[in-house]
Formats: sequence, structure tokens, C-alpha cells
Amino acid sequence: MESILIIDDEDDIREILGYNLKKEGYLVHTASNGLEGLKSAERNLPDLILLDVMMPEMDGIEVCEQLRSNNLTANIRVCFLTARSEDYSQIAGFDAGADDYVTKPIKPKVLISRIKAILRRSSGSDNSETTSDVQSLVIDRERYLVILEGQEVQFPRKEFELLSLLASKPEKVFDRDHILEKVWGSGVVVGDRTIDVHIRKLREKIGNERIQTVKGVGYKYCNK
Amino acid sequence: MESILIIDDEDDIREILGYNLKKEGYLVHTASNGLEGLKSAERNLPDLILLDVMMPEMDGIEVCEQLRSNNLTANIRVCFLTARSEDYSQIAGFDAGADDYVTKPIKPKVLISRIKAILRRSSGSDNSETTSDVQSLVIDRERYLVILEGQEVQFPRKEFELLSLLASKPEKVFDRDHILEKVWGSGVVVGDRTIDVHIRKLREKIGNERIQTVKGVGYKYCNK
DNA sequence: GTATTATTTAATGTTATGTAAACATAATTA
DNA sequence: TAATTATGTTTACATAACATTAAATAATAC
Repeated sequence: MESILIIDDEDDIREILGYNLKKEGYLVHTASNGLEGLKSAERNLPDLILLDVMMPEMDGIEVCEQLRSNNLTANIRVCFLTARSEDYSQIAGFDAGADDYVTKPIKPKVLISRIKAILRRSSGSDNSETTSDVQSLVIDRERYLVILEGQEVQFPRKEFELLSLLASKPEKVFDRDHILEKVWGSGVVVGDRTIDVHIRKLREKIGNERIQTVKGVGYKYCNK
Repeated sequence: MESILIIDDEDDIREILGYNLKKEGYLVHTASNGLEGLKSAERNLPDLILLDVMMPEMDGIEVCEQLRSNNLTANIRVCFLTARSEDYSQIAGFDAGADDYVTKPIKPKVLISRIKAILRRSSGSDNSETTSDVQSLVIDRERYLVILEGQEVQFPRKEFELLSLLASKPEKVFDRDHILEKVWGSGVVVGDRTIDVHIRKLREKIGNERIQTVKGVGYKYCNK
């Protein structure tokens, strides 16, 4: 039986979510503030935590960071509950290591399908490899795909290798020779604009800001 | 207690920023348009104003200009909030007299560290400074940038190489031949004023005091 | 074998960067 | 002090470096 911990300061929310989740067959714990939530998380080790972002004293983001920094709780799935569609809090949330978010007002049906999705994801990849470290960009060489802000994206081979190289050391500038060597292999001769074009394709898919040009030197990958 | 005024037409933004700043211990005022913001600024004289650039009726740039032209408010720090793509507005913003800008979507943590930096700068300037145990200038060849008093600065290639050379041995005088050899490479012939021009550009960016001329000999880099 | 997708080349546009030239200023020497 | 020399500053221009797009080729799927 899968267990879920609800951390929210509003009684109504805890009650209504708890009711719906129990009806769905989950084991439910609740906590009305961050500290209490952290304790409960450590004690009960739930499969998923529903975490309100805006709470007095300790907010959800801080709670999430604390969860992540504790070995016991570091791998528990976290889903943020956030007011309206504040996309900034979404990003801050993912930075803190959230797996998903749901905006209030919460429709139980929506929430439940999201929860199922999260738990399905986590139970599927039970190997030690793809842990919950929801970075903004993760290279999964085994499945040959990139997880970009929680979204799985597929890339053609060259693009994948190129991105993979750049992202292997964020902020480091890779010069063209080095890139050619690593991605195309030594001895292979390709035209002058080949790298540019692939950079272009990558930028199209992951956003312009993520790959910076350093003129006369090379390119570097930057976490946003 | 330091006070901050938020001027933004979007309710959500005011709310979430206000929430985060209060939590951080600041006294927060808000205004939903330029005119209201100007009034509040004059009345409350905040230490810092967070100012949305894109607002109906009076935009942030105009608000900033008005602030600067009023003696009461002329010295209040201003930080623009701007949508990512419009880098034009960055420039216009600095022209109008902004102290910093932050691009949306806003990560509260980023914003808060920027705010602290701004306020530190402004409070530091009138009393004893020289706070940092931070190296005043660090060359980061891998990332190809220079960290100048904690701020990362990008330089074009020749400027970077030149600064890199000079800063490699502070106080040592490098003569022109040596500089040419190291930065331009042997055999390359460039005009007589080329080095000067590059020195000029460096001084523009890192301050005049840092590179000293030793007439008839060459240049040297000095930590302030 | 055809359709589709991936990769590369080629052609052209754009911009950052570097340089020279012209003149200004400061230091040095006669 | 005037003449000379060294450096500072600004402007404009050339071009290297990169971006972009389209179209050709190669690889893969259907």
C-alpha cells in the first residue's frame, strides 16, 4: 500500500485531500507545518509528499531542500501545491528538487492522476541510477534521452552527443577542436559550419540561454 | 529594518515577491502602477525599489527617470524586473539609472541574493569598505571569464588574454614586446597603438587604477 | 523502393572584435 | 620653453567568427 504525506497549513485542504486519497486506497499522513512534516517524513518514509509552497515559518521550498539534504528522505517524491499558475514558483520548486506541482484550486481527479503518474515513474526506475535528483537537465545515456525540467526529450545522435559533452561540465568552455574530437572523432573532417548548425538545433529545443557562445573560444553550457 | 517597494501591475508577482521579502525580514510596500509607485516612493523612501519594466500607462523606465529627477528619490536603488527576451530593456534600464535588473521568471533566491548585493553596495559606499576576503580579481580560464569583486565579467579574447597576462604577476611590469609576443604571438605585426587601445578597453571595464603605465617601459597590473 | 528523418554543405546575413588612423595630451629632453 | 617622444582617446572601418536558412546528401524506417 503506497503512502502519501500531506504538508499544508490549511485544515480544509488536508482534510479534503486526505479524504480523496484514502478513498483511492492510499495510506495518508498529514502535517500542518514544515517542521512537523519533516519529522513525519523521516518517521514514516512515505512514497510521496504533497507539499504546500506557501506556509508560515518554513515554506515548502525550504522543506523540500531539507528533505533532499537528508539521506533518509532524499529520494521521496515531492509534489508541490502552489497558488495559481505562478511559473516562477514552479521553477524555484524544480530547483529545490520537486518532481511535479499542482496549482490550486485543486481538482481531486486531476491530482490523483498526477499522483499516479509520479508514483508510476518512480517505481519503474528503481535502479540506483536515475534517482530523484531533479536537476534542470539530466543526461540519461542508457535510455539515450535528456530530462529537461522533468520532461523527457529525445535527440538525434549528434545532438545528443554534443549536448552531452557540453553539459558534462557546465560553465566550462569547450573549443571547436575539442568538440570535433569528442563528438565527431579524430580524423573526421567536416565543414566549418557543422558545429554551429547542431548548436542551433540544440538551442531550438532547450532554449537559447542554455548554450553560450564565447567568440573566438568556443561554447559552454549553462544551467539557467 | 530595510524597506523595499515593489511596483508591478501583476497581482501575483507582488504577492509572491512580497511574501518572500517579508520572510527575509524586509519591510515591504507595494504599488500596482507607476504613478502610485512614485507617490509611495516619495512618501516611504524605501531603500530599494523593484520595478517592473512593462506596465500599462507609465512603464518602468519612465518611472525610473522620474525617480531620478526628484531630489527626494534620486538616490534610491532601483532594480528592474524584465521579461527575459527583451535585452534591449536592460540597456534602456541602465540608461534610466537602474542599479540592477533581474529577468523573469524570477527565482526568489536569485532575487534575494541580488537585493542583498545591491543594498550591501549602497550601504558600504559611505563608510569603511574593503570588506571582502574575496580576491578582487580572479581569472577563470576554463569558464573564460573574470571574477571581479565577486562579479563575473566576460571579456573578448584579446582583452582576456592581455588581462590574463598582466594579472598573472601583479606589480610586474610587462614591456610592449613581451605583451605582443604573448598575446598576439610572435611574427604578428600590428600597429603601434593597438596595445594602448586594448589597455584602454580594459581600464574602461575594470577601472583605471588597476593597470598602471610605466612610461618608456610598459604596463603593470595592480590589485587595488 | 519510397518516405522520412538525420546530418552535412553551401550560401548569405549579422555582429563582435580587432586594428589603423588621426588627433590629443602628458612626460621627457634639449 | 620649445621640441620631442611616449602614451591616451576616439572614430571609423575591415573582417573573423558566428548565426541562420535552405538545400543536398546520407541514413533509417516504412
